[in-house]
Amino acid sequence: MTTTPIATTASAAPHAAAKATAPAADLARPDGSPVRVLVVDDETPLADLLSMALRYEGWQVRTEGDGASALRAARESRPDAVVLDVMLPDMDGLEVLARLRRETPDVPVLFLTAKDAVEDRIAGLTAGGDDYVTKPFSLEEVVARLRGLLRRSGAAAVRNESLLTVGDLVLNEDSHEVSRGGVGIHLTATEFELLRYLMRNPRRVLSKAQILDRVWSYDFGGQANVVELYISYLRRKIDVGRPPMIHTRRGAGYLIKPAEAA
Amino acid sequence: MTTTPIATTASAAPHAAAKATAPAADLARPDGSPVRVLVVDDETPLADLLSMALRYEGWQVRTEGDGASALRAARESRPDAVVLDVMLPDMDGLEVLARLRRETPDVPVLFLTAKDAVEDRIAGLTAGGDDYVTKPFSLEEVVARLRGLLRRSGAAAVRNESLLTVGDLVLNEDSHEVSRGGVGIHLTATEFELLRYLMRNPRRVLSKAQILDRVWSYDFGGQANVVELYISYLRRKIDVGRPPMIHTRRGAGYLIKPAEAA
DNA sequence: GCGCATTCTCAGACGATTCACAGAATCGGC
DNA sequence: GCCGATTCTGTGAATCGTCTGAGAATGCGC
Repeated sequence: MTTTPIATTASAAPHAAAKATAPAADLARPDGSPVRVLVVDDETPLADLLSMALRYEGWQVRTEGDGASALRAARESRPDAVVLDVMLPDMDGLEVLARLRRETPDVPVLFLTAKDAVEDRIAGLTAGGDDYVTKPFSLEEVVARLRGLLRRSGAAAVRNESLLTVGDLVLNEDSHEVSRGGVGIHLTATEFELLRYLMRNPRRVLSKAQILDRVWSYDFGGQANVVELYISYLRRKIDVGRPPMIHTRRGAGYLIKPAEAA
Repeated sequence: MTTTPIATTASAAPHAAAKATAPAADLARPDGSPVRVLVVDDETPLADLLSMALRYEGWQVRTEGDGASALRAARESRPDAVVLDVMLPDMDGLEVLARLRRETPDVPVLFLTAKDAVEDRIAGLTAGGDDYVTKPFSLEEVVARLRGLLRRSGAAAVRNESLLTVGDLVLNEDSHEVSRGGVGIHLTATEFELLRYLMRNPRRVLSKAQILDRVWSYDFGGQANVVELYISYLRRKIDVGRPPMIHTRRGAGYLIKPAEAA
């Protein structure tokens, strides 16, 4: 089976192209062991994509393809969080949730759901501390949500605040507020995710392909230069008229760092 | 086809145009044994070129020419990293990836791909921390990427930060930044790779042929004096107005070393 | 259902980079 | 000190990568 249903333009960078990111692992269980995540999805390519991305966060991932196995797995391995597709072959996602709750009452769940199905069914989930993401999602988003869940559940040691800071630029993941030098900046959803990704990897060159893979949803099939475009947008809002923080590494990608004193 | 289940550390640095670099081996597995790399490519000359270069890094290399054998090899020898040509005779590169993932979920993969094929096929690959390089590539680039993957995967003991230092000259592989005496220096992509190669082999004479083989892509057909030209560029940016670090060994090549006190 | 916000494509402009060529400078041997 | 070989570097042209404006398409809130 193929791992990637994706079709995308990646960057056309001759020399440097992609460079992987930091193995974050800045979330860990209280005893220091890696966070355990259970991914439940019957679409193999998607499950693979997710598990790759989550492993890359330094988490321990186990995947299951249906509700029954998921429940068994949860019982056995006691995950710190669950990623659960609401559409499963054998049973309904909410059904799984209910049973899960009976087994492991405190584990936070991140639901994956089709966009139109959100309506009445998923509402109320967030009240219980759970969260959801609509397909097609971006990996940045899934990871961010999962981090949020883990942080709030207390399962993971809170090494990580929801504030990202690079120089005088501050991004609040909870409120989605961004400011530079104390002055608020309005960003669109995409701009926000792009900036978050950059700020989570300060002083590290991120290739256009990486950015695309991470910030855009997995089914994005467009031109790679959206990345250039959004970098351009961000610069207008963040760097305009002050020492720049977003830098281009020609042929390699982009990086963000505190503005130079000079 | 080409199946070289050999395993060797390079030791001797032969003559001329070959790669006679340092037997680096500064990356090793946690238990101290050499890093194991699986190269999967059906183009024999390319596979040979790669395996020579990687062996010379002190790594243990095994090469396979098709997907099926590659999977078998991966299962048997449990490599620490895989170099995978996306175009294979029997099966698609992504197919191989997916199966590989199921066998050995955590092994990082470096993809080799034609430049124009990058577009829609490679997407999603960098998401899991994997990386890719477009053909024609330079050996320096492949090795650097592979190092990056190994370093981040944790398979290799982290003896090696992404910082290269020679005297007061510092090169950061993550941010692609270079500075001498604390002052930032802007380098182009080619200059950067050349300097990286020099700095990885301090106090060692590197011939123009070696440099060409290593820093320029394998299909470069131009004049050999590009090397002189780029050395000249580097000197202007690095050595100008201070004790020189880049030295010419007439008739032999170039070397870099900390500036003399005198 | 209307209008504003957002996302994205396309294509031209611009600047940076790479490289060939050729003459100038330097070195080493005699 | 002279000569040939080697290395250095200025010039310029072609190419490549990035940036950005204009506007079409889509989505979202009211």
